[in-house]
Amino acid sequence: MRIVFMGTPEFAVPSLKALVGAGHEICGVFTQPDKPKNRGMKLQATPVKEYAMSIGLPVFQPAKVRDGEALGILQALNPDLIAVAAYGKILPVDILALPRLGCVNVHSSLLPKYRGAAPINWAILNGEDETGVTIMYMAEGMDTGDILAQAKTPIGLNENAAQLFVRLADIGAGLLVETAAALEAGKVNPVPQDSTRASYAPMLSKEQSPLDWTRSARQLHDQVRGLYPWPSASMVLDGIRCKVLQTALAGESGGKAPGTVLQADKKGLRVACGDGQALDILELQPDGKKAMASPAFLLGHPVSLGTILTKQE
RNA sequence: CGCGGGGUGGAGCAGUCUGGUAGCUCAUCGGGCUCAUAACCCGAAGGUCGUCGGUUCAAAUCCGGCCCCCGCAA
Repeated sequence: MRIVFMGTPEFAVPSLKALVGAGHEICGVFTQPDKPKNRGMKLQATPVKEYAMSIGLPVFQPAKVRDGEALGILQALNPDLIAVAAYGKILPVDILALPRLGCVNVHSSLLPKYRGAAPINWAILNGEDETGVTIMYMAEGMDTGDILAQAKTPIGLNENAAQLFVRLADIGAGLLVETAAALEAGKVNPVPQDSTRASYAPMLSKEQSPLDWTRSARQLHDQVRGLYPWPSASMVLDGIRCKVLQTALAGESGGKAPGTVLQADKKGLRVACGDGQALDILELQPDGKKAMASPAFLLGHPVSLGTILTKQE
């Protein structure tokens, strides 16, 4: 059938690929306008745009979707379905009402939990051991539409947000294709969300980065995993600000004060946390440097045992 | 021209300001100690100091061009 796809970041690409692979006619791809990003402020195309262009799909990048222009384009394209995955814009009602089979969204959480911008990260930050993907009809509210399909997946104890992103993007892509087929066949069973059980996953911020050693080892570990790769957890070692990229739970801390460096040698870097447990810091990245294993960092920046680390900034 | 850090044996760093023998910690290899060891001791190998050019008796170091990596901001 004729589908308009809307999406922006890497997460959305597998969904678009899957729809193409399933033989649907993608009559248009909407994505955010190119924006100046990165060092040098160079204009950068979105991952969805890059993929869409590479296989010759028509790409649209309206700055606004509420001024009628986008509506006009969509009327001309006349899709049966609009499929959205992390597009980054709120669609107005007139667009939602346009396609014959409606507008569906791929959302990377088990709705109604974790509505909003960063559901994958927040699931890890909160120490969840399970999350998933939801395909739902789009409604006016943020991620409030009726649920069409859901798939669960366990979160590994050492899985970070980037790894979970990849898995959920693939799961979401598969589920989207199944749901599209069900819609086409008229075999869907929309279930309203129980809004009383809703929770929100707001955009991440750099302010969440600094590690506070009075928190539990598990909370710190979740912080490191959940904020990876951006904005990343951070700490200051030997006066140098570092991103903390990978950690592991390390058992008892021997009653040392939170933040105490228990080990800092070629075997690793271990720090006492607030709950009597310790955390191993496996990989970090100093400002201006590439990511490195912590023993490598210590060779050039020795840290004495017993040093007390504190929450920085 | 958004702001800034950096490229020195395999790894992480010092040395650059104040040009003049290539340094530290670790890894590697050989030997020793030991019941044994990832521990310890002794020794060795390994670097055209990102690249091109300039200044100089002499450049990792000073000057200029270029390439590459990264942080911030967006």
